Amino acid sequence: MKTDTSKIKEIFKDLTFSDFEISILESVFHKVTYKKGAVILKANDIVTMQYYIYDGCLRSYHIDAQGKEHTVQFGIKDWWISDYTAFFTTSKSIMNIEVLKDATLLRLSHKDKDYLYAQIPKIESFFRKKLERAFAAFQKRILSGLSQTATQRYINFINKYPNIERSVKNYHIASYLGITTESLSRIRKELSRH
Amino acid sequence: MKTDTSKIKEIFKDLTFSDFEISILESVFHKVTYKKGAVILKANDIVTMQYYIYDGCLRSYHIDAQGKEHTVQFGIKDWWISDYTAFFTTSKSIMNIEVLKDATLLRLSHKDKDYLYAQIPKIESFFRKKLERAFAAFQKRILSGLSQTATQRYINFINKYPNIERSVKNYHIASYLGITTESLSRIRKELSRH
DNA sequence: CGCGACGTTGATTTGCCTCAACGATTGTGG
DNA sequence: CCACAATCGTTGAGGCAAATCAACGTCGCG
Repeated sequence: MKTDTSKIKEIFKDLTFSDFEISILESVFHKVTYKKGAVILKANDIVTMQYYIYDGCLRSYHIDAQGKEHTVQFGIKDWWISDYTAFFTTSKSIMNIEVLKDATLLRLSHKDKDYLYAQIPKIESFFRKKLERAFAAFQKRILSGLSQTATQRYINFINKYPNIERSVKNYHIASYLGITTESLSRIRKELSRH
Repeated sequence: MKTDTSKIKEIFKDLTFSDFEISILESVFHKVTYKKGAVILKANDIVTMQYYIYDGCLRSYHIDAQGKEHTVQFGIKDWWISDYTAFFTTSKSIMNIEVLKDATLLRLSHKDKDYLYAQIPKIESFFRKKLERAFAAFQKRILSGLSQTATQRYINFINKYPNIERSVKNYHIASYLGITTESLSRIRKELSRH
């Protein structure tokens, strides 16, 4: 199934392509749709795909030795999601990826990505820049974990993801912030009475 | 000052270059040496350089609103160090970089890096792969902050940096782990009596 | 409607912080 | 090379933020 050109253009909205390049891009991106609750990646799977989120909401999370979930990333429209750590080395996932709100994704395989890099060099620059920004965001998150209280991190979260309403449960947010649902509940209560 | 060819080859040890490419590389890398205690980057500086650590030990750290230091990265031989978040956008640093043990560095400017990307495309792949690995390391660190106790994180640290002996003070390690020096001291005491 | 999933509240515990004091180690000048 | 100061590390007492455990509302969906 070929992916329609308009969606491809939306992914790379700052770049322009020749017809030939467009045809290459159409051949490697595959549109897939998932319902809420679907798990598109499980721990221990070999990670061969990354996903562009055309619409919907997802999260990636790790389950630790005690069985506790830790959300690493939420993904909304125009973001990319995968277990990048495993994707970069085509190795086994330590993450799970779950659909929180019905999603339309454009799938890209590791192999096709290398092929794209070779065929369309500006794609490599594009992804490098994406990665640079994601890296910076991770650094910010590490610093925030080191220097801020749970309340401050929650306020930051609300500001960073202002529109993640219905689809995200409180315990998803708690597992992203590194606290329990009970603590998050108390933080919300405290904040609500100014 | 031209940087000697052998050091260049050490940086890119998996790649081979033509004489022409070598001459380009020599023209953009600059060797610099610093003494222990030197601060090579201060918060609010515009970040235009990144550094390959040929020898020595450094750390990058952020000072938060309360004046507390948070170590983001230690750098030893064959690592790269900078405030990447700022370097990627040539903007103001939020980090400080300090020399912990006399260091020999190879400096590369943001501008020259773009020039390298254009002149020697495989350099872009090289740095992309470096970045992918650093990204994965950051993700691991976020997970470790979310799921592990200070004691577990300390044990991980010891395993990850087994040879950071003399140059790194306990309070550097504490600020990397996100705990106080007192807590680290107690953790060490606890671990020492098996 | 009723059940299961989700969120809240309370009581208690725990890990780490803060503040304070005191050893140990390092570096430096006489 | 020693003496002393400064820096660094350790220990103790007390406090606080968040975890744990447990119980109880509430909401949404089959």
